[in-house]
Amino acid sequence: MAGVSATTVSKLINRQKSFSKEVEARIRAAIETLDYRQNPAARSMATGQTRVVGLAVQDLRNPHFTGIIQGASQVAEAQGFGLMVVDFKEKEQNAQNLLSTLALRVDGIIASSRLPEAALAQLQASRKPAVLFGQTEPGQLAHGALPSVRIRGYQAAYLLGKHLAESGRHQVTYLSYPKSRWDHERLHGLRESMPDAKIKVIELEAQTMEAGESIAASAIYGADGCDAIVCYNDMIAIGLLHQACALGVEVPGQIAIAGFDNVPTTRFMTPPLTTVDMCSEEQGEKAMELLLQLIKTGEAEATELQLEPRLIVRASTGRR
Amino acid sequence: MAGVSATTVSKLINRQKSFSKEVEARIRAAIETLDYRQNPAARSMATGQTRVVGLAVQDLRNPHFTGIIQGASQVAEAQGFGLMVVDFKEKEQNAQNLLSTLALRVDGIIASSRLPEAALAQLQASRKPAVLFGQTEPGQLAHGALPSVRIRGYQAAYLLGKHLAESGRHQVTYLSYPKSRWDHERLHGLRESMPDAKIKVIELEAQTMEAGESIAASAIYGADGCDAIVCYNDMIAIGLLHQACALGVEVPGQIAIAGFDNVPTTRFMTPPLTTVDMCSEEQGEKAMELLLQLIKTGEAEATELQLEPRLIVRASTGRR
DNA sequence: GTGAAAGCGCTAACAG
DNA sequence: CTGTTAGCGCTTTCAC
Repeated sequence: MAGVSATTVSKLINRQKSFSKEVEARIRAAIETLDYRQNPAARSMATGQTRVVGLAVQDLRNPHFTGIIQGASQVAEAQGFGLMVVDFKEKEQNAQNLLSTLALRVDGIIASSRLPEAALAQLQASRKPAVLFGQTEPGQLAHGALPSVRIRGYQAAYLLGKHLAESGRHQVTYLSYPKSRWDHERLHGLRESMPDAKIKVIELEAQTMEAGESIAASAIYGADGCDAIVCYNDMIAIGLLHQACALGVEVPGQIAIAGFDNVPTTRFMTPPLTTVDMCSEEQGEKAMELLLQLIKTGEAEATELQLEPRLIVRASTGRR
Repeated sequence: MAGVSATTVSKLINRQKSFSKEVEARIRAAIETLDYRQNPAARSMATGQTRVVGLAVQDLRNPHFTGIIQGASQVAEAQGFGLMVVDFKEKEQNAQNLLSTLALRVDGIIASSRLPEAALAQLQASRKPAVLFGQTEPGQLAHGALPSVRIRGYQAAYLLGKHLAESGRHQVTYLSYPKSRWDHERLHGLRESMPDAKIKVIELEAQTMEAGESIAASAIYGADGCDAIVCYNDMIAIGLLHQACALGVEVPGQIAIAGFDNVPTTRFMTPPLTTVDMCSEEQGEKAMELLLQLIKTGEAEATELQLEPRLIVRASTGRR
C-alpha cells in the first residue's frame, strides 16, 4: 500500500468525496503500479449491487432477438454494466428456474413480454428492477405494472395489411404462431386493415424457417385463389419464400409474401422480402436505458416507451 | 432459522457431508418455507468462484457466432453456470478492456482465437482458465499454450476448392477479409486444392452481407471469364449472391458462389448456397465442456480438440 | 480530508 | 455428524 487507508481508496474510486491533490496522486500511482482492480464479488456483497444485468430471450437463433441483445449490450457496456444472457427456448419450466437463478446474480432484468405468464408473475413478485420488451397493446398485459418498451403489433400488421390491400390482394393466408402472445394482435391488425379480404389462418407449431418451408405447399395450394401469405415472423417467411420458389410459384406474381421483424437477411432474399421493422436493436437499447435508470435512481421518467413499427416494402409484395 | 447452524446448512447445500435424516429434513423444510437462496456474491467472496463464465465473440450479428453462443449457453446452463456475453466488435481497444473487466467477474473465459494478439496475450497472462475457439492450424497460434477447440480452415477450404475444381471451375475469385487471422488459411487451402485454377484475390474491409453486395459487380466483371467466387464467410456470400441475381448473372450457370460457416439461412437462398459447415454450435459446446472441466478440476484430459469441417454442396455451385 | 471499526452472507478449518 | 471461529475484500457509518 502507498500511504492511505482502504477507506480512502474506496472513496476515491467511487468518486464520493474530494481529496487533496497530493493524496489523490499517490493513490492513483499505487493503483497503476499494483494494477489494482476492485473485486466485484466483494463490492457486491458490501453494496448489494452487482453491476450486471440479465437479459432473457426466447430464441437466440432468431436475428430479431440477436438484434435486441446487440442493442442492450451496447448500452450496458457504455455504462459499465455486464450482461448475462439467457435463452429460455420457449420452455415454461426453464423460464422460471433460469429467471430466478438469474435474478440473484443481477441488479435488474430485461425480459421478453412473451415469457410464460407464471414467469412474468414471478419476475414482478421478485421486486427486482425489470423491464419487458416486445409487442403488447397498452394495458393488455396482465402484469402491466412492469415497465416496458413496447411496439404495437396491431399497428405493424395494420400497415402491412393496408399495403397488401392496396396492391390488390384479397385472399390472404396468415401463418399463425399461436404459442406466442404476440400472435393475436398481428392477426387482428391484418383483419382490420383488410376488411374486404378473405383471411385464412393456418396455425404453426414452430417459428422457424423449417416450419415455413414445410407448410409452404399446403399454404399455397390449400386455399383457392390465395394471393398473399403473411407470416408471423421473418423466419417463417424466409422458409416459405424459399419453398415457394422451389415449387415454381411466382412471387409476387402469383402470391405475395411478407413477414415481421425486418431481420437483416430478408433484404437479400430473391425476391427481397417485404416486412415490418420491429426496431430490434432500438428495443434493446431503450429497454436497457430504462432499466439502468431504474436501477440507478429507483425511479424512471417514463415507465412505458412505445416504438413505431415501420413498413418495409420490398419486391415480394410488388404488384402482379 | 430452524434448529441448526449456518455451517451445517452450507454443508448440506454444497453436498459436502452426510447428515442425519432428521436434520436434513428440518433444514430442507426451513429452506422451503423461507424460500432461501444462497447469495451468490457472498458465496463468491468466500470461495473465490463465481459460477459464471464469459464468452467473447467478434460479432453478435453473425449467426455463426450466435450458434457458438447457443452451444456454449446450453452446456453452461446444464451445469449450473451463468454466461456473460461480450461482443468486441473487431475493435482492438475494446477487446482488452472488456476482457479484463470480464475476467474479474467470471471463473473462466471462452474467446475467439481471432481476438487481437494483445488481448490474447493478456488473457493468457491473466491465468484465468480460458479456452479459445475458432480456426487455427496446430501450432500456428502464437499463444498456443491456451487450450482450444479448433477447426481447420485449411481443410475446409481444401474441400471446397476440390469440389469447385471437379465441377470444372478454373477462374476463381476469393473475397478475402484480411483483418481476420482465419482468412489466410482459407485462401491457402483453396490454392492447394485448385492447382490448375487461376485465383484472384479481392480484399474486403468488412465481413457483412452489405460488403458482399457492394463488391459484387467488380468481383463478377472484374476478371475475365471468372467462373467461381469463394467468400471469406457466408455473410459475404449472401450479399454477393443476392446482388449477382440482381445483376442478372446466372448462378451457378455463369458463376459459382460459395462461403464458409453454414449459417442457417444459406440453405434458403435462391439458389441455396454451397458452404462449409464449421460446426458453430459444436464449437461452443466443446469449448464450454473443456472450460468447465478446466475450472472444476484444474486440469483437462485433452487441451486441444479438433473438429472436422463438412462440405455442404448446394445448388449455387452446381455444374453449369 | 482521512481513518478505525463493523459488517455484508457465505465457507473453511478445526474442534468436539 | 454438528457447531465455533475466522476471515474473503469491500463499503459504510462515525469519529477525528
